[in-house]
Amino acid sequence: MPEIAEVETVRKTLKKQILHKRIKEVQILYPKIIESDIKKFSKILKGNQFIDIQRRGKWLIFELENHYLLSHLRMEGKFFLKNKKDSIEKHEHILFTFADNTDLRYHDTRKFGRMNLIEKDKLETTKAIQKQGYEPGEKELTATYLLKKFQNKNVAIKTLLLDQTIISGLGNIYANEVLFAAKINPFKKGADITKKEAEEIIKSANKIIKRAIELGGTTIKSYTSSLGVTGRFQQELMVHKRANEACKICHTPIQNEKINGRSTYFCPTCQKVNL
DNA sequence: AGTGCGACCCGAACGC
DNA sequence: TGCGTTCGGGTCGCAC
Repeated sequence: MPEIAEVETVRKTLKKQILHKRIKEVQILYPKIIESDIKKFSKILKGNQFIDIQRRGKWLIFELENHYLLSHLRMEGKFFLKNKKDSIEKHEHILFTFADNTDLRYHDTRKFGRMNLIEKDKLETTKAIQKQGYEPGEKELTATYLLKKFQNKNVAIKTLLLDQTIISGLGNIYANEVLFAAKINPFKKGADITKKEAEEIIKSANKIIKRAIELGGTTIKSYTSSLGVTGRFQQELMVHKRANEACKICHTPIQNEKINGRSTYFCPTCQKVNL
């Protein structure tokens, strides 16, 4: 399940391997992945080359000569480097073949990921990119900024952390972990978050994302064959997927409840409701 | 406008 | 054992 840390690792890894190689062939095996004009997709990519790879939130931004290829991995999307002659596996949906007969293959078990090819000058006006909030680690992500976004919000803070227009890059796992680290009850309404709590959220998010990126960097060894993106960060999870297990701090059983349809894990003792 | 929820997918985990 | 059912994950778009 690639979250921002995994996306960043993919960006760095691919950047070392695919830049400036001429694309000679594009195969689209599952067209629904592509949101932009399907006919233009192959046409524009053929003969083109990737000249840089950037990232905004969980979006990968592949820079081409006159276009950007936006790619969102959602839950299960992965990129693999293979040889053109390797047989096509079950969940490989989009294949880019380079002039040297290597392939960049997009693999997605759940078929949830999306790609979007846009003209270069459209990047800033593309909704998905434009609406991203500040990321953990960016200096613009301040308590004042958060408080303003949380103002008058009668919604659980857990839900607000998942809102990419406020903080860009937190998924369900990290939202659970951030709230545990900040000792805030996930049901607490946005409007009731104090400045001190907002500061804790930022501090925790920065720390957790930084750590996850570090671990992501060391676990994804090979992008050529291995599917093993297990991520060592899993071992550091304090609450996520730990329902009924003892809290690592106070030994209270971790609770699992749904907030806005999303599985939410928290320690009822460490994250007491205090309004 | 703000909010909630179903749809999109399918492998894994669960229930019988 | 084998079947059917439920769940989860991020985002969009629709309904209220």
